[in-house]
Amino acid sequence: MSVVIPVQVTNHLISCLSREEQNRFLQHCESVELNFGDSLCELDEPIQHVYFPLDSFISLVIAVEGHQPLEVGLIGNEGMLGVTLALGIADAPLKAVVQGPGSALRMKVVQFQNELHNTPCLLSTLNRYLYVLVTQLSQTAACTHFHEIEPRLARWLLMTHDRAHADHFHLTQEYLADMLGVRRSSITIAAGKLQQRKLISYIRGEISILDRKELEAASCACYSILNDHYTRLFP
Amino acid sequence: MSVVIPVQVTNHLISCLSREEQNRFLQHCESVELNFGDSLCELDEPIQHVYFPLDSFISLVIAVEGHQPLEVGLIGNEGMLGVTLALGIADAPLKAVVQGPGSALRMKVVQFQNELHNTPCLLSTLNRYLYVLVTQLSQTAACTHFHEIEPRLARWLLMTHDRAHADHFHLTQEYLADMLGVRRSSITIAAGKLQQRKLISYIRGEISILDRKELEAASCACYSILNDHYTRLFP
DNA sequence: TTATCTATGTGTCGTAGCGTACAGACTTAT
DNA sequence: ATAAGTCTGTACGCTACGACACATAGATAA
Repeated sequence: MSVVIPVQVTNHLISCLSREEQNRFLQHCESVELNFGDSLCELDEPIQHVYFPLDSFISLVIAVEGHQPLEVGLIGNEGMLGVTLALGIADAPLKAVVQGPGSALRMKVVQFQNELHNTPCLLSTLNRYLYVLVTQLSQTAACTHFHEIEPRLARWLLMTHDRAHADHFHLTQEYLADMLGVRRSSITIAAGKLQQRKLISYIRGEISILDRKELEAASCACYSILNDHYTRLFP
Repeated sequence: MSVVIPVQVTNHLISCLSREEQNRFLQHCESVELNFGDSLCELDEPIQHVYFPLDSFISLVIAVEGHQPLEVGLIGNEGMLGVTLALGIADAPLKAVVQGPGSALRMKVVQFQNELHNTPCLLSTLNRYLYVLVTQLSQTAACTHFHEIEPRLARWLLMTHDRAHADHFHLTQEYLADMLGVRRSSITIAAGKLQQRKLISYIRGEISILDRKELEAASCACYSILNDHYTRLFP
């Protein structure tokens, strides 16, 4: 069913480095395929690898006793997993789970720590990304609290769309419910409305974005706010 | 009514520096009194000063169109305002408002940027604090979403208690409602219950903590989770 | 004193979203 | 083909919390 179009996707953070730095940096990366649901790091446990998604993407998830998990951040080829190593701290601040399967570059932590010293431009890039992370977390907190499920779902689909580099991806309602921290049947309703309005199609977890423009209109302003924050720091 | 006990409070981040570094650093600080409601920086606007609260404390606040402000972080003498300068970015990621009046040390941004280069230990301290900020924002996001008003209020009072260095402080219900992102009359109800249980007393904005231990029991686990994160990085 | 303002208590009503439960549709394994 | 598992649609009652409204009690000022 799903047609895989081989896209040449690059990671934006790595693209911020100079040609030479990129070449040296990439030599120490290995290319990996990430599978849906893979856990890449656990809260408060040492990070093993840093990941630079290409067409894959990763959820930052927080667990609260007695509740479903809740997504607080999303990492695609605009970012990386493990940026907190730039702060000199080895433990992961959040659990990270692969949400969109695909390819990524990864590097061992020790190697990455070396590169931090050897690649002048790297630290400033990571610092900017850390700043983006802070704004992302804050905005997500507010959005999760104030906004209703339907606009939040729309925003979430848009963010996924951007990072999947495809109009079509697989996500069950159960999974979406966890990401938004809501009940599964609330997703049925919200997704049903978006489908009625022909913004998406949704068949047993196979989601297609049909009308991106209208989906943006249906989403809360947080989508563009988050994007603006990013593009301001990574023009 | 309120008895001011002059406490010798120090700022923990500054205490992390060596004796010599502290002395040099403090020379470039000025002591200021912060007044309730003062806005110390605005979203996306250049930071003018960094602040190290002593017995004052500062709210990090996010504004969402069509809603009240929402507090996503709290800064007392365990932290500082303006730590994102350590990332090399001059603009504030969030609005900051004085929530507890009192004294603080502050430093001009240019001076602070100098100190970042001249004080080896400073950067690593700030990096750890940045890490704490990330965990704090994540946890707050989840707490705000999942937990009910009463435990959230209890948590919030505890955090304020810690930073106020006094059993008594002034906060109106209107203000509390903004911080928790709820309606004012919900605060009336939640605070009323805490008062019935003799955990606090609450008279026209004059709040006293009566039974701290029970208040901790009434609060959600987020309080101790946040504290644990901090003490792990700042033992 | 009287008036005004600020802060709090309360009450009513509407609704979004929760917990739960169950049935139907489709997929995969045996 | 049958069974078991997965994913989705739907429905019911319940609760927390929203919006709004109003009364009262202290505080402050004229």
